[in-house]
Amino acid sequence: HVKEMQALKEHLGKHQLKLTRQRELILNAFLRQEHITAEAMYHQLAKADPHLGLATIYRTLNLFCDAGLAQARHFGSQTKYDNVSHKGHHDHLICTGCEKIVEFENEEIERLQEEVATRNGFTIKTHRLELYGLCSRCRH
Amino acid sequence: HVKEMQALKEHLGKHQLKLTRQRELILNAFLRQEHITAEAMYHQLAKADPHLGLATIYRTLNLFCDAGLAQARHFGSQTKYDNVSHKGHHDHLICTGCEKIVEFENEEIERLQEEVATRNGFTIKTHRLELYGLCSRCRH
DNA sequence: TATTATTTTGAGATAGCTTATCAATTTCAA
DNA sequence: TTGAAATTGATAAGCTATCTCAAAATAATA
Repeated sequence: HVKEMQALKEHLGKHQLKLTRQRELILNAFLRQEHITAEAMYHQLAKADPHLGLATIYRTLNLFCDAGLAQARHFGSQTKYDNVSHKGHHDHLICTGCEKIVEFENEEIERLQEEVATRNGFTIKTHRLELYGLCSRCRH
Repeated sequence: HVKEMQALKEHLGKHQLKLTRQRELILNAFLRQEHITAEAMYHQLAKADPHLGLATIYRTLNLFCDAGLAQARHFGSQTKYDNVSHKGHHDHLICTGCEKIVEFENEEIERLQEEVATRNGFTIKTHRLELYGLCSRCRH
């Protein structure tokens, strides 16, 4: 997690922001997850620091997004923050039965997306691809 | 819009629901749009019927989703209802500069999605693919 | 057409998630 | 060490969407 801390410090430095105890704590917890909601992290960190506020969690996770360490995804009414620091971009297979989320990447799809964008005069910055369905267990 | 009204009536009949003045009004307005939020439709219809309630708009748009005439998409914190009655499934190119939305479809991408799902034991029901970037005008 | 059971509506209350406010605290450069 | 600037925590506020329920509308039946 040294690399991510470096990346965070670099972002903080560039924007006149400060490194706080809370930001360190939240970063360490965040890097142990694949996806997490602010609310879930709030409960998870309540043991480590009972006074840590929910607003701080939200602020910090949004900060991580700005710093390129996290990416926010809206699933229904909830926002999940994905850890994208240690791996490349990926998309999601989501089971509507048990809510399981499987990550995948497919270069061919990415390439075709670029093609579509170019054809329409767009320059893609990001994208989201989510496939909803039933996993093998929930189908039965 | 006769076909869509037929489809709606069929759905209503199957579920012991009733055809109301409001449902007709909202359907006609909806079919004139590509994408719209409940809030936007609320304001748009305020002239035609100042007493039409926001809750009714939401209820009716969700009804259209059940009937297969509409599809809800979450863009950030907002939900947009797409008119999918007269055309097949489509995905979106979204300009983060001017908020313009371009629809597209690409069978090759759809096919690759199926392939990914099968490989992971999933059966896809729906999906969403959104490409975010800048359109040609906003890039300058 | 009149009756009546059932569904729908409108208005506001409520719920769930996220951001804004602001005094007190913490950080960090000088 | 000092002090300007940023951050925090607690809670209020905002926003979108749904729920509640009495009154109204619909549609099946007589």
